[in-house]
Amino acid sequence: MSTPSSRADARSNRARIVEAARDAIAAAAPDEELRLNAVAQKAGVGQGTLYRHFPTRADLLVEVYRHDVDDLVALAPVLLETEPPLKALAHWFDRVANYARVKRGVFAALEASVWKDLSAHSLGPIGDALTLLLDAGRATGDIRPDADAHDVIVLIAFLTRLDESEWDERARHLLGIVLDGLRVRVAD
Amino acid sequence: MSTPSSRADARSNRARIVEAARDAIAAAAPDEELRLNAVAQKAGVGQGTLYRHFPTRADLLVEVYRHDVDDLVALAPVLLETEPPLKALAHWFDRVANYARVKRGVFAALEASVWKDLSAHSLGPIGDALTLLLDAGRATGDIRPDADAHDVIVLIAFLTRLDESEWDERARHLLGIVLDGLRVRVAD
DNA sequence: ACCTGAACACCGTTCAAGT
DNA sequence: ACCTGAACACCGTTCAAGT
Repeated sequence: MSTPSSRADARSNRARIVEAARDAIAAAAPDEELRLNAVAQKAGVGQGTLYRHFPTRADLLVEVYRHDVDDLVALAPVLLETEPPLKALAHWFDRVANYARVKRGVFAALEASVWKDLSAHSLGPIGDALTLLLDAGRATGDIRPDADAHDVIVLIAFLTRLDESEWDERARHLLGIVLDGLRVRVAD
Repeated sequence: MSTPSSRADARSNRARIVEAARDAIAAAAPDEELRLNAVAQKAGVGQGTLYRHFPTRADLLVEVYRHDVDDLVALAPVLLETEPPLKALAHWFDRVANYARVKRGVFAALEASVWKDLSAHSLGPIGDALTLLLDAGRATGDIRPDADAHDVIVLIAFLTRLDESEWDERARHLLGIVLDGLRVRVAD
């Protein structure tokens, strides 16, 4: 996916924009919107240059968190090698929660890219990772067959909204409830 | 809560603002933001007048949907009179979903007012209705004891985000998963 | 090819002047 | 007391002119 851009300055600009955006997100208040003009200024480029490289806000956010998302995606198969599917899913949820806590923007970007992908009838790499986990759980009969990756993404999107102050007491607890909802119910 | 405003024109202005906002929301695209200046213009009042009556955007939205929210709140005890708690909760979810589908703004306002209330360590009337339903379910041993109204509000907030096109296939299905997560698990 | 930054459009919010 | 609407502030977005 490396865009071998024809000019060195273009590549350097692109890198500086991403860096400036990362800094701006880290410095900003929890749910403060990323101000694109400020990013351009910090990066030392014109606004038009930012738009040339990242036509939409989501494009920029996705790039900023590309590595984090990649890590998350790569984790799914690794977990499945050493744990039963249900436990793997639980651990994956934990990891998602961690990312989302440290930098709220990760999940915002994840949501943005997923929504974009939804129109294209694909769930993106995160959807693939989830499908892997859900399929494994279905195979062992632990996870209900009528829940897909799309469902789970929508259900755990609340992580974006949780307030910093209530994170510790609520994030894992709520993910636990969702996990229980995804499990196959034994007859009652 | 009736503010017996000292001037007739003030009351009439307030009413016209609410009416204009309702119309604007009904006419606007699904997730289009409500433009306050446009509301003021439609209502035939100055922008300052709108701000005098509704200092924040949430204040206005809450007022627009006051009756809908009241209905939702009043429904909870009625359901509990004729149905077992778990079924009552399921039906209440259905009703919430209906409101949210027809006018997406209902739920946005509900969320806004709840977030406001959260700071004040209260969950508002919606939280009270939910507490009623959850308590009843706990008493019969159907609903897990470690889930409160706050949890449920956060969990079903996804209704705000669902796209019109996927509503029918997804809203009830996802609410069902949440409901299962809220049930007490029989030993497995 | 790519970049710059002035300029435009759009909204939210305030406040001095009116009634 | 309450209202008006011009004015300000702020951002996103475009595009003619530069290199």
